[in-house]
Amino acid sequence: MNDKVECDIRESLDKISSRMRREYNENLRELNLYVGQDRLLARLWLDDGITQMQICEHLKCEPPTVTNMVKSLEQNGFIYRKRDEQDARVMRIYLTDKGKELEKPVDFKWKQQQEKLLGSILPEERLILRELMKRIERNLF
Amino acid sequence: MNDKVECDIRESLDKISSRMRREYNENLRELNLYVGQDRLLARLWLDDGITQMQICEHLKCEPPTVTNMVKSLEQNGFIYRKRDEQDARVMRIYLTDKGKELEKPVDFKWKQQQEKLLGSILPEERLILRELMKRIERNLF
DNA sequence: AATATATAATTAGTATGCTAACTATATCAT
DNA sequence: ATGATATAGTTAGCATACTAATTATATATT
Repeated sequence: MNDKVECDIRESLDKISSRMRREYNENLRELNLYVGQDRLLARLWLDDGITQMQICEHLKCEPPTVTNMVKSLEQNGFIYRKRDEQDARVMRIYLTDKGKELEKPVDFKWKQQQEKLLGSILPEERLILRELMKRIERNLF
Repeated sequence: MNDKVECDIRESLDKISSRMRREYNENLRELNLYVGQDRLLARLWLDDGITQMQICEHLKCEPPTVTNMVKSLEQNGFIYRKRDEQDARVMRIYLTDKGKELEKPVDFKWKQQQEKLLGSILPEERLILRELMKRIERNLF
């Protein structure tokens, strides 16, 4: 595998993922959600009342990031925070009714986005992606 | 495909790509390069003297991002800027000797990183990745 | 029981990359 | 030729997510 092809693959993946991210983020803004907050909510729709540390693990991000996201979501009325009764260090995060109502529209936007993404990858990008997938399959499975 | 699995795939890809990115970025810092600057240099190693707009296109980023990267790389002595003689709006970016010397070590770090990445993807992540790849193949090829 | 260590969350400061608005130069239309 | 439009790049300010240091609480060690 020469450097030129490695470089193309890397750039092409960046291009695909940044386009995907940008379009979806625009959809989120229409719902008054910022980037990353949808994933926090998605986790709460599965496990309401989890702690901030658990959110860190699920979202693969650091504690300050969760602190900030939670602060913003609380100010917008999507969630509320409550200190754990057994362990006073722990904050538990719960959905408000407003937060619960977002589940359906966000889910809809995500599905819409996936469809757009599949349509928007160019033929030459598909070839590069297929080549990359072959390499990963060969090395990992 | 239910929501749970979609969510897992998305999170897993984020996890894999963020781990990959983090390790490689640490390698770059050892060479006094910041994130993104390696890709700008990689493009110059192919096409020395390209314009900032061309860099935007190759890197899929916006003009202000290039302005800032170029400013930083220039201050660190890896590149220099020269106004185009035909079109005075255009800035052309050239590698200094110091910039040219970085090609080999950066290339080496990248290959090292790729090897680490292949070893670091967990078995359950591989299954999720394989499932995702199947879905993409089914829809795109 | 007192001290040391570990954990959950926060605060402050920083890196990266974005959009909007601007400057300077070039090109097009009349 | 001149006024309108387009293009290259910069500046200012913002969004996201990071690291390091701090606070508060819990647990382990002696």
